[in-house]
Amino acid sequence: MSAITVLLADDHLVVRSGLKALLGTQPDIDVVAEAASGEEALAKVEEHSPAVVVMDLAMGAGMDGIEAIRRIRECNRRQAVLVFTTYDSDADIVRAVDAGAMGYLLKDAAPEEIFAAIRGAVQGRSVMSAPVASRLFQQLRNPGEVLTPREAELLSLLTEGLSNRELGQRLFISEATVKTHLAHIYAKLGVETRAAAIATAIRREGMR
Amino acid sequence: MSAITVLLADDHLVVRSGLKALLGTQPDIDVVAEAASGEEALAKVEEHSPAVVVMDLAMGAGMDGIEAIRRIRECNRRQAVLVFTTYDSDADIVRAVDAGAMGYLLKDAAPEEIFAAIRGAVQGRSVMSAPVASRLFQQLRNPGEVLTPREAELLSLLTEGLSNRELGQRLFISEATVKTHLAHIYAKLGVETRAAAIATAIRREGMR
DNA sequence: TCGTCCCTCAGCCTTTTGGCTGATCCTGCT
DNA sequence: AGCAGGATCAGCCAAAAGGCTGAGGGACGA
Repeated sequence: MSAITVLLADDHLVVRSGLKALLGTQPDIDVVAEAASGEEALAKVEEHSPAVVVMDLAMGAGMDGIEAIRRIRECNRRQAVLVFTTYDSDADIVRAVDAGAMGYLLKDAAPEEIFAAIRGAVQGRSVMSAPVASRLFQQLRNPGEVLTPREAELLSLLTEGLSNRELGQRLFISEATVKTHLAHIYAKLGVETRAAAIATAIRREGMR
Repeated sequence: MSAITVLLADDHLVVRSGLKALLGTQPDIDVVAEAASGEEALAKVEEHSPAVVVMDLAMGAGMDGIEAIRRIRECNRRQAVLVFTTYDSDADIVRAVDAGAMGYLLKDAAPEEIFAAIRGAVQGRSVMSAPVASRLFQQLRNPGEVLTPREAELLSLLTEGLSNRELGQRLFISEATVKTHLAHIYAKLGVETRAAAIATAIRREGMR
């Protein structure tokens, strides 16, 4: 049987180099190309048509990983895309899966986990790191914890550092209403203070 | 002349592996040990006494990179510590330099830059990535608005959503002292509330 | 040695925030 | 029509945060 061809897409040379070294130990896995940006990844996919694309989500300037996944999936269904990134942010996971990612690995994953994910991907199996899987299940179990549009609006302004009074003025509602919304937001985010809510929001939604 | 001995400290196996592969191409640089945590780094420094320690700041659980740098510098002045991390946050830079780091590299640095930093470090020269250097210079131009190391530490924890009490417990200081630091931080950042401080910090520093 | 800066802490007071309960209005769905 | 859920508001209370003043100890350089 022939080796599994792999494209590495990560803007950090060190990470690509490390992955290549790790994957090089496996006779059935072949790194055939590398890319340092989303654009480059698309071009390399065209050129080499690898079986698996291992992709970082955060790729410096230009197209981000999610968009790259979407484009790859759009024009060619043969590639299985594995996300390989540092953070297990809820929003990223959902967006990546939605864009068509076959698996989601964290950068501190064990080598065996990475190998298994690549082999699984070509067979159509979906593999993800334990923390990622648990977050996904948690989201599926609690569909009720989605912010309403108004709450999301509030949260967005909250991340700008506004006080309750300012929030009320900005949204033309009373401070009491602001507090009600905030209480709901805190409950849904699983936090108790506005500081934690801001931290959570910015980190997990990429709000900025 | 004998090769420069290097210890790699990073919680991501992939990154260690990549660095090792890169540094392996240089005959005058020898990776003699690796560590996946701050604690392990300290032990390996004792054991191998490397000339240079290349250290990530974010190391999952346990001791963080800054603390590890401080400990290494405390008990042994022979090691030059190079920070090798993903983000160029002002607070981290200040804290790392304060803790005794010889250089500050970003993970997307070119290989030559990394080699040069390691070679410079053993000669007592300080090397840092261009974005890092520019941030430092900017800070030097505005001396009044630079956070002290302690303030930067507090701000960093603040962005995790901790309360004053939690901040005090985490830093082993009283709540009163926390409030004093916060007041100074607010003044320097030009904000009036902790919410705004968090928002400013995360947006301006790329903290996460 | 003196001044300066950083880190530490205290007390007092006001404002803000958060928890709780309960209520009205509207919209969309059954 | 009835029901659910979202958005709006009030009042009350406790906890947290913020503004202010003052103060001691340690490090470091002039």
